[in-house]
Amino acid sequence: MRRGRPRSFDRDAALRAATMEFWDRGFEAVSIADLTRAMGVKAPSLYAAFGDKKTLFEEAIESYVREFGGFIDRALEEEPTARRAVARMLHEAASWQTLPGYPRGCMLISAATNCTPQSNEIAQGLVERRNEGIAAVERRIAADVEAGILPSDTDAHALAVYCTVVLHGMAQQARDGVDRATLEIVAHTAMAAWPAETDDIPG
Amino acid sequence: MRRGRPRSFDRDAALRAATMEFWDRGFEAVSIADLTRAMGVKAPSLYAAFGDKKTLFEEAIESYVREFGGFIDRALEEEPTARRAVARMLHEAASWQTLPGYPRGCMLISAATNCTPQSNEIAQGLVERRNEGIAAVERRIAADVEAGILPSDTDAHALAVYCTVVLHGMAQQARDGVDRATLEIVAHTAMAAWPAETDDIPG
DNA sequence: GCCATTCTATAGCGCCCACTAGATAATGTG
DNA sequence: CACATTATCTAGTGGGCGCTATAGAATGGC
Repeated sequence: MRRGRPRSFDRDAALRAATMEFWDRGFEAVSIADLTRAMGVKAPSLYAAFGDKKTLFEEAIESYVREFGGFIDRALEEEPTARRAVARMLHEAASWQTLPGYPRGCMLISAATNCTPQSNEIAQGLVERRNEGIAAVERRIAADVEAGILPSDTDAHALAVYCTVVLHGMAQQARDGVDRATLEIVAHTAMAAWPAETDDIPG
Repeated sequence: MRRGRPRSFDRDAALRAATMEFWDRGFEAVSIADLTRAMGVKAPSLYAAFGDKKTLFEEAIESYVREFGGFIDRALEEEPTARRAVARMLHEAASWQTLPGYPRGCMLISAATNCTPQSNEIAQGLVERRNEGIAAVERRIAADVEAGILPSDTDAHALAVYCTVVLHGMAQQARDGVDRATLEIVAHTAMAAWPAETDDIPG
């Protein structure tokens, strides 16, 4: 058995509380005092359990991605075509970005936007995660082009960037107060820009 | 003539320098020390000329909107239809958001994202400016619906939000490093989602 | 020349930040 | 029981923040 005095708080619950704070206001705007209050844990216990503020934030990001960000990968994996995957992704984003009782928008986008030099690596990490998201969509699109489902002259990169633009723009609008129903219409509207699939062309 | 010792720096140039700082990193992440360095002005002169940090930021926003944000209103005023206005707006955004030698993206979107309570009013002011942008696009769309240029079942609000989603998403992608050419394609792609204009329907 | 006025420079204010030293409490092990 | 180990608490640390008191420098008015 583990020796010494046992931890008196639920580490997972505390991490979830920290994630909500960071999601809501971002890395720099949330102070250690805010975190100890929200997590119900005094500073020394926080540092003992999670390291420093950056490490805690990174763990919060992991937790966020597991719980709220998995829908993108699931859509890309489970749907039969890139088009259906993106359509599902955008519609599910409308829900996730306006969940009642949770912060609006996407933590990967808004949690490290205004950065002092000391948190540049945090911001850089999120940029890489976002760009990896684009790359995943781009690979899915390229696969459909290869398979003849999408026209051979499709610009996979630009189309993937377009999808990401809509996704990130929706997150911004969710933060600004747009409701879920409107975002659903936006998601539907956005799909009208998707190129005609080869099967759609008669003859 | 104005009495007393004359100011030894160019107030407009100093304001432009401050605007660049705020545009690049946002309200909270730019310290007074950063500003005095960038503006070439010591703190007491800065406070004498611009009031406090919030007031300076607000003036920087005004300056930014005058110099870099006017293209939206111009497009909405000068183009004959909402469609052409939005198309022009998105294409010009691709340029403005990737200007060489200037920060990427849009200051109105990214300059007050991560906020401590003391800058909530700053963030709220930007939210209102952004929502006013949506409203302006929506009015232009509604006018075209009224005029029979757009289908009568057009959801003017949702379409305006879609346009804003694309605009803001482009700004985010510009910050993440997407180049102007790709954003131009994105802008063009996005317009494919625009509803068919009534004139386009034969018969 | 001399004063009132206005700007500039040095130096530092109080406050909050992320973080921690040191004492104490609660456990497993013998 | 005593002891090693680990967590917790109080009470800070040094440092950067926005901002400013005070003294000195540069102007116009007389």
